[in-house]
This record gives sequence, structure tokens and C-alpha cells, in this order.
Amino acid sequence: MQKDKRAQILEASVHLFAERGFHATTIPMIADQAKVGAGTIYRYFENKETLVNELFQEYIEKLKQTILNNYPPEEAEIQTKFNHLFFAMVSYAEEHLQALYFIDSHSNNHCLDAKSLESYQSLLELFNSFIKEGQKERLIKPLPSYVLIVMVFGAFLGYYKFIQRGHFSATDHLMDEFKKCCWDAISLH
Amino acid sequence: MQKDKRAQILEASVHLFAERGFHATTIPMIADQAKVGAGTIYRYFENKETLVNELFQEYIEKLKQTILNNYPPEEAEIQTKFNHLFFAMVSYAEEHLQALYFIDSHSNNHCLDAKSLESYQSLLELFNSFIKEGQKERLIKPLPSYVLIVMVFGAFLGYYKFIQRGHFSATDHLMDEFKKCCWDAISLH
Amino acid sequence: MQKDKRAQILEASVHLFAERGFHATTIPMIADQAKVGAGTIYRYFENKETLVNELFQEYIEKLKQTILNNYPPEEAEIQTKFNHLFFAMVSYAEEHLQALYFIDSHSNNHCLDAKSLESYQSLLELFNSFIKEGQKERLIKPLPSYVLIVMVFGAFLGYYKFIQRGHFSATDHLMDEFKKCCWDAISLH
Amino acid sequence: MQKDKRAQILEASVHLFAERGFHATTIPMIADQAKVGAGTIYRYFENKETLVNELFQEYIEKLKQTILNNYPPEEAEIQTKFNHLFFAMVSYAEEHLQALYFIDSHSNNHCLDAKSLESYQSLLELFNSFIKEGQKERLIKPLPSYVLIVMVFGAFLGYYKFIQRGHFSATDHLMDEFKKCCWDAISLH
DNA sequence: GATGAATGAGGTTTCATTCAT
DNA sequence: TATGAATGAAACCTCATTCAT
Repeated sequence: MQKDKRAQILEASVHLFAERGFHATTIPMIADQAKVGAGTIYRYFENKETLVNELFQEYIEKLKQTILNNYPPEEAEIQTKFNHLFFAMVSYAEEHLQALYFIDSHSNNHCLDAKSLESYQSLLELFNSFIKEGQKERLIKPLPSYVLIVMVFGAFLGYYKFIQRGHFSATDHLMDEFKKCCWDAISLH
Repeated sequence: MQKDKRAQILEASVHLFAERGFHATTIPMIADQAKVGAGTIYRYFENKETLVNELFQEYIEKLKQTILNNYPPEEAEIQTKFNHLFFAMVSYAEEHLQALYFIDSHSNNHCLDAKSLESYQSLLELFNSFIKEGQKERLIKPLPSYVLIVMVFGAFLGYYKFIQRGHFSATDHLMDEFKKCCWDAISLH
Repeated sequence: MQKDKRAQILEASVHLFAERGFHATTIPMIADQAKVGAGTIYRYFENKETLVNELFQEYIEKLKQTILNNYPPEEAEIQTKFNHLFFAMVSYAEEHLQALYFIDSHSNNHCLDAKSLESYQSLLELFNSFIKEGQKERLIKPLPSYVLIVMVFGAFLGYYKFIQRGHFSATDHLMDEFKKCCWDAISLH
Repeated sequence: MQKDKRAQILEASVHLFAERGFHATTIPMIADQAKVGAGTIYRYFENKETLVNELFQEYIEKLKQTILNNYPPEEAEIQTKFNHLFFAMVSYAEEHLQALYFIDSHSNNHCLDAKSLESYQSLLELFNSFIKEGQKERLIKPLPSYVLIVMVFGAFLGYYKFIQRGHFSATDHLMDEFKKCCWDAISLH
């Protein structure tokens, strides 16, 4: 009861989709994990496709909010903006790691509808405009922004997957190294 | 007739699995694409799972061969080894781009059996030993090698996905930028 | 619906398996006869094999119960015990004739699992111990009990198949003849 | 080569059908056992159904021949005729035990066509006329001949299955007991 | 509103049969 | 003539979805 059933369903879904993928996750699995009846899911979502799309859009929106919250003013330096983006990602990853995996592994999936793709594009646009600006100032490499974004995104997933697996614990020192790594990857010199 | 049916099936499978994923690809889809009867697939593969596993292992092996072919001697410089690895990846990506997507998107998939995972690990080990060596010489960042590998792997996929989509054409200049990007991402200074 | 779905499925199955055999009976046939959806069968039975095995075991158990119910005390005469066994079989055959055919025609079938075979053996053991006792008292022929059992079992099936086909109706007189026939087959003099 | 391929196929078929039944026996199984290609079977038999029917008819015919060979003259005594029938069955069982199982387990099978059923009926008729004659002379029990036939047939199968399993070896003494058992089962007094 | 038993469309897999060699 | 690779109809089985309770 405590939590809203819709939230329980979304929470169960994001874990399962992240872990197994959309097609390998069944409605009964979600119902079990969410501790609701299978039929209940259909009171909140028209069908499995709308469920995955609403889930995708909500988590994209949450990430966009995290990024836009306290975003540095336009006139701020690129480094400042990079710092903000980096720590926004860190913050999101620490709170919604499953969501990050889910977004990454489903962003090319056929199950997404137009609205989800648009949502995803608008997320990429946040990074894209940052990169375009840096490239204009000759501070960021003149590569297609998509390549730079995907590289850093991949790095984030790798970094957190590694920590999550307990191979070693997150320290401030490691985080600094990681941040520098991301910056070096995209910056000129 | 021309080609071996087994090869036709593998070729159709790698495209479909890369594009849609294991669970969203049906046997009739593969049969149609491969221009064989659905039953024919079962003359060459015990079932859908062994098909995906044999496919995975064959393409991992091919990538390992590409990397190990003319690999610089142990005493060679890190830069030389990096160049080799980079161009091996380029060569593989240009010949088997679908395979690269397929490997990337399925390396965490539950459909893989122990042998496939082992195969994948042995591929990662090739990169890993290169990174470990570079770290010992203080030429490569002291981050978990997994993070560095994933970052560069992600960059490759992003780079080729972008080119493939025709957003712009591959030039030697762009390739140089891209190579520098990958090196900067992992190297110290 | 009126009856329990599981019971409907079992009832349809025993008729079809008795009539056509396990392998010639399809799930859709059972679903049609039981008036349930094909998928419903899998809510009650893991697969077709567990269906046939549970069915077999349930009907064997029912026959064992019929036999053991009011079984004469150990010290009773062989003739008394024979009468009991005979009428237990008559009672079972009249209520569950299809089951008798089903058991007979599937007792050597590869579809049976270890538990079913064990169940069947324990049924044979009931007859076997009766025969062994009679042989000790030199009232029953010194042939392998299996031969005697199969002979009488075959006679029962023949007798009831004949009656069922309506070639003639069951009368007390006929039943007496039949009983005498079974007894003569196994007894000494 | 040695044997005619058709004979090899029939021989393999009778073993497999007796052991596993018509529907559980596949054409590749028969081809393997017969050491011929699967396609070869279709050079000798139109399809699987005609194969089983020709097989059935040939073995029924063989049994009828065994019985009719040296059959006692009409005026002979019932006991003489019984002896002949009994030893004809023994002879057949010893030479073609698999065929006896095959006939028994398929005589009610839906795979049989009209001609096979007719063939089977004409076999039963041989036994039936013997029984009718014995009943007229009040030497055989006044039960439906079908019941008596099935009983003795079942006894034969049980007897030979037991011996085949090696539970004990066939002796002249045992055979005499068995013969007496069959006679007692059907005779008056 | 919540449930989960029931359903059947659609997936995976088998196998009788064909046909090029 | 003999073969066995290839086929697709039809089998078994799963699971998204519905609906009576």
C-alpha cells in the first residue's frame, strides 16, 4: 500500500528492463517484483509498450531536470559547464543507476515511440549545445558531438558498473581521475 | 545456393540481432532474411540460443584474430601498440560493423552461455594487458581498465554509427581526430 | 464454470489418450474436448508429459484404493481374496473403463517417468502378493505372476471392450462365466 | 547391400513400432536403424501410413500362414486343434516376437486402414471358428470368443516378455504349465 | 480498485516429405 | 537407384491481455 502502485510498477520495471531488456521481461515478472497483480498493471498503463515508453520518458525528464537544475548561466566558462554536467550525471547515476542502464540499453530499441525518441533527442541536445559552444571556442575536439557524447556516456556506465560490482570502492581521488579522463577525452589539449 | 546456408543464416542473424536484439528477433525473421526455410536453421543450430552463442563466439574470435594479427612485439612502445589496436578496430569495424554492434549490445545479455562469456573475457583481456602495461609505465590513466575499454568501445560504436547514418563521410582528417580523441581519453597528459 | 478446469482437462485427456494414445493426441484436441483454451492446460500442468504422468498416477492410485478398500484380512481364503479382487476390478471398469484402457495401453510407454512406473509397479505388487500366496498354498498355477496378471488384465479389457461395443449386454450369468474363466486361468484344477 | 532394402526397412520398422509405437517413431529413426537414407524409404513406401499398413498386413499374413500350415483336418479333435494353434503361436513368437508386440499394440490404432483391419479380422476369424466349434461341442467356455482370444493373446505377450527380460529361462516344463494355463482359461471343466 | 485465471495469437521446434545430385 | 539437405505444416508452449469476481 504505502507507495503508490504506479510508482511500484515503474520501479520494478526499470530494474527488470535494465537487467534483462524489454523483450525478455514479462508482465508477470514485473507484477511479481512490484508486488501487484498482473491485471493491475493494465489499470495504470494501456499495455507493455506504453509502460516502457512512459518509463523511458519519465527517467529522461528526470535526467534533464537534474541537468537543468542550477545550470550555469550562458556566459559561464566551458569548464564550469562541464563541471556542472559531470556532477549532474554523477548525482543522477548515484540515485538512479538502473535508469541510466535502462536508458542506454533501450535508446535504440524498436519499442520506443516517437515521443520517447523526441524526448531522448532533447536530452542529447543539452549535451550537444554544450559541445557546439566548446567547439566554437576551440576548447573541445572538432568531432561529431554524438561521438563525444556516446563516449562519455559509455564511460559513465562502465565506471558505475565497475563500482557497483564491488571491484573497488568509490573515492574522491578516483572520481577526480575519472572526471579528468572524461574531460581529456573531449577537450583540445 | 551460391553461399553455404550456414553462412547465410549467420549473416542474416548478425544483422537482425544487432538491429533488434536477440529476443525481438524471431526465427521466421531470420529465415526470411537468410532466404532459407525456418526448419533449415535447425539443421545447422540446435536451437535459437546455440545460434546466438555460436554467432557471438565466431565474431569475437574474428576480432581477436584481427587484433593478434601482426601485433607488435612485447618490447614495442605503448604508442605503437595503441596504433595497432586502433587500426585493428578500424579494420574490423569497416568489415563487420554489424558484428561490433551485435557484440556490444549482447555482451551483457542473459542469452549468452559460459563459453561465450569466456570468449568475451579473453577479448577484454587483450585490451586489459595493453592498459596494464601502459599504466605501469605511467603513460595510461590509473583508472580501472574496464572503464577505459568501455569508453573507447563506446566511442567506436558512436563514430561508426554516425558515419553509417551518412551524417558526414569518413575522411583521413576525421579519422586522425578520432584517433587522437581515443588516445587522449586513456593517456596521461 | 461448473466443474473444476483441472478435472475437465483430466477427463478429456483420459478419453483421448485411451482412444488414440499419447503421441497421437494433441494439446488442441484436449483443449477442444475439455472446452478450455489451449493455454489453460499449461496453468495446470507443466507440459504434456507431466499431464500424462499425473493422469496415470491418479488413475493408478484410484485403482489401488478400489482394491484396498475392504480388502479381506490376511487369514482369509484365497477364493475370498480372488472374489474381492475380481469385483474391485469390475467396479473400477464400470466406473472408469477409459482409465483401464489408458493404463493398459500406456504402461510400457516411453512417456512415463520414474514415479509413474513406480506407481504401476506398486499396483502390480498388489496382484503379485495375492498370486504368491496362492502359489504357496498350491491353489494357483506355478507360473510367473506377471503372466497370470497380464492374462487376466487382458481378459478384463477384452470383456469390457466387447460389452461396450454393444455386441451383447452384460448379464449376471455372463459375469459369472467370466469370473469362472479368470479363476480357471490362474488356479490349479 | 546383402538384404533387400525393403526388407531392411520393414525389419527396422517392426522393431521401432513395437518398442515405441507408430507416432513416436520417426522416419529418420527408421532410416538410421535400417541403414538407408530417409529418402529411400519413399522409394518403397508411399508414406509412413502405407509403411505401417503394409508392415501390419505382412506380419498378419505370416501369422495366418504359420497357423494354416499343417492345420488339422476339420474332423480332428478340439484338443488337437488347440495344440496346433498353441504351437503355431509359440513358433511365431519365437521367430517374430517384435511382430507379435507390434500387432498387439497397433491393432486398435487409428493409423490402420480398412485393408489392415480386414486382415486383422480374418486372423481373429481363424481363432474364432476354432472357439465356436469348441463351444458347440461344449468343450470351450460359452463366452464371447473375442474375450477368450484376447485373454490368450495377452498371456502370450506376457509370457514372452517375461522370458525375454531374462527373469528366467524357458524350459519344457514351464511351457507345459503355460499351455495348460491357456487351455484351462478357455476350456469347460 | 485490485486481482489472477483464462485465453489465443504468435513464438520455437519437430518431422514427414520432396527433390537435386 | 539412393541419398540427405531443404522445406513448411503443424506440433508444443509462452505470455500480453482481458474480465469475472
